[in-house]
Amino acid sequence: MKKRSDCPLSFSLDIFGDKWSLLIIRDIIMMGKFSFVDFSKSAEKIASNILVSRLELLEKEGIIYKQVSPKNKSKFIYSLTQKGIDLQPVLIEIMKWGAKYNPKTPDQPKKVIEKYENNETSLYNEYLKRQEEVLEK
Amino acid sequence: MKKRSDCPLSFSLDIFGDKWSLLIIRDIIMMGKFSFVDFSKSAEKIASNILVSRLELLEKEGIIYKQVSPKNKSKFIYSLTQKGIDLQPVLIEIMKWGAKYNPKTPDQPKKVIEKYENNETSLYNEYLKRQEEVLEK
DNA sequence: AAAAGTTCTTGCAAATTGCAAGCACTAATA
DNA sequence: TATTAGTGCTTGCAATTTGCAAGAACTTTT
Repeated sequence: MKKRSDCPLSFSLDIFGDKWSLLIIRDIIMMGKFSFVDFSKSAEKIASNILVSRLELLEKEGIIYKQVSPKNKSKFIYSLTQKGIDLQPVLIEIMKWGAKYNPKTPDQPKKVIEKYENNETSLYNEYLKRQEEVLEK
Repeated sequence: MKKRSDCPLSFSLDIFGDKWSLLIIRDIIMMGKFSFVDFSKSAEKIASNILVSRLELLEKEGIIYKQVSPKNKSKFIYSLTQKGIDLQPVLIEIMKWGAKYNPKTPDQPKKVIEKYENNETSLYNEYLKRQEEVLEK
């Protein structure tokens, strides 16, 4: 991977500075999605080859990791590492900006942001709960 | 511009989800850069045709605007709108993540982040001061 | 045995990026 | 005044990435 500079912004954008990577992180941490097919079904309709390449990159960078599903051996469960979980504040700030400047923002994401701001919800704890369910036998 | 979904994250990434746009915002708000040549000289070495296309996009989206320099009529001064200034928290969160996970992060950006976190500095006020200077006769 | 689900691959066209050179104009300098 | 330097932007072209469609290899379900 070619690094353009030592600036922490540039460093980060070299990894997830594209239109898709953060959507995958969002799917995992806020949408209860854990598998390839789940990601494919998101509203933004990512192509399968691009999804593969992004999952590979995110795994290589230590942001996600995959395990065989205990319930279905032909299925992988993609989870977040600490490095991935630490992207949560990034997601939130980007969403706040988007919600502020897109008049057509639906109510649901607005409420999620609001709850998060008021510490009424821990996205991380809810993510952990869902992940445990998915990884049960 | 094609919008992939109403998700505020997707909305934002449709605009600045690339490797360059946020670097330009950073140059304006944190690096005291205001002109085409300034941006060209940044460490990441953006190509001039890409710089043109990004400046056009950011202007079209109402994130930046340009004015003729009072000191040099062959020069444009690029400034941030409120919409652009509101990207500051996004920049900071991305930089925090990058600084945390890049062991080679220089001390200078670390200190900027730290100061910002402790409310010792207002990037915005300092930006305004620099911009006023640049726009003086 | 057949059908459906899951991850991933392949082929190909379109779009974007990256690089190098140069253009048109203005400002500063000799 | 003539020359040089600075500034924003354009152009041409090769390389890379993206987007779309189809399907392969495998597992699970019916």
